[in-house]
Amino acid sequence: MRRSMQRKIILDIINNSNEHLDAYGLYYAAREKLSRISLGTIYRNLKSLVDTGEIDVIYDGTDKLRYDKREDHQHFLCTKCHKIIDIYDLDFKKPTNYKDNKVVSYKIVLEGLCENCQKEE
Amino acid sequence: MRRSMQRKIILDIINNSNEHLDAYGLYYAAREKLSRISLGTIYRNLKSLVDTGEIDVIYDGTDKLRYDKREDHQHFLCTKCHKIIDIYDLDFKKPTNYKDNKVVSYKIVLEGLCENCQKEE
DNA sequence: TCCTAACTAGTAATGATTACTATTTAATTA
DNA sequence: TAATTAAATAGTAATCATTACTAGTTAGGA
Repeated sequence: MRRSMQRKIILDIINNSNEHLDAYGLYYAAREKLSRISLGTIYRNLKSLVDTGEIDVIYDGTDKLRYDKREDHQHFLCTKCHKIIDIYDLDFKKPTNYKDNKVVSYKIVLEGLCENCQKEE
Repeated sequence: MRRSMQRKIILDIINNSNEHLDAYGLYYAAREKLSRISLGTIYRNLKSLVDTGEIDVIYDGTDKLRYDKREDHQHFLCTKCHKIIDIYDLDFKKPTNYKDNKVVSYKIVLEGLCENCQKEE
């Protein structure tokens, strides 16, 4: 895999943001730095970055996937507005395996209503 | 919400299976019981069943969503073949809230290589 | 039995993602 | 530093999971 300017830009945006952007959000952010970047390039790089484990994907209950830096943290997902909040202080010990299946990583998502959506209820 | 034959069939298939089927899998399974059921009906009911919390959705890393009975359990996901295995003996205590966000439920996915995929490595 | 809002079948449309191809470029080698 | 080339990109077309639409059907109450 070669280090293209485009991949570096995409990875930098993800690593320096905590907005959990989707592909389009990344596309617009990337265009600020490289106006001719194409959407296909965004998707192609996101896929390979996920495959190599350099970034994470989050499913937020809509039809779009969202992307996140690879860092030891978990998420709170608001089931109403789909806001995602980072959680760094959750206590869970990763098992090394489950039965004969090897556990490499894990994801925990707490779901519920965020502060704002509770007020609106 | 009215109890249509179609919704009952879909819910029964999900509750009596541990295959974590996707929409098409459910469509084919449902057609065995009601040959004229339409794919749109499958999707419409899946959406409302998820909204009311009668079933769960799982994102397995492909572009299809998979559906699961609502039951207190977690999942192991093989990142290579996308097999999903149910886990009933994981120890995690749901917090009632995270900061000012109300936690209603949670999902834990252990990711790694299943028994078969380890052999093929 | 009648009524009607909710639901369905069948099909068309949407839109996120992937594929394709001519061109460009990162990185290696002379 | 220039030549080489496989990998990556831009731009566009295609795919396909999901959603929307509409005329007809039906669950459930009066």
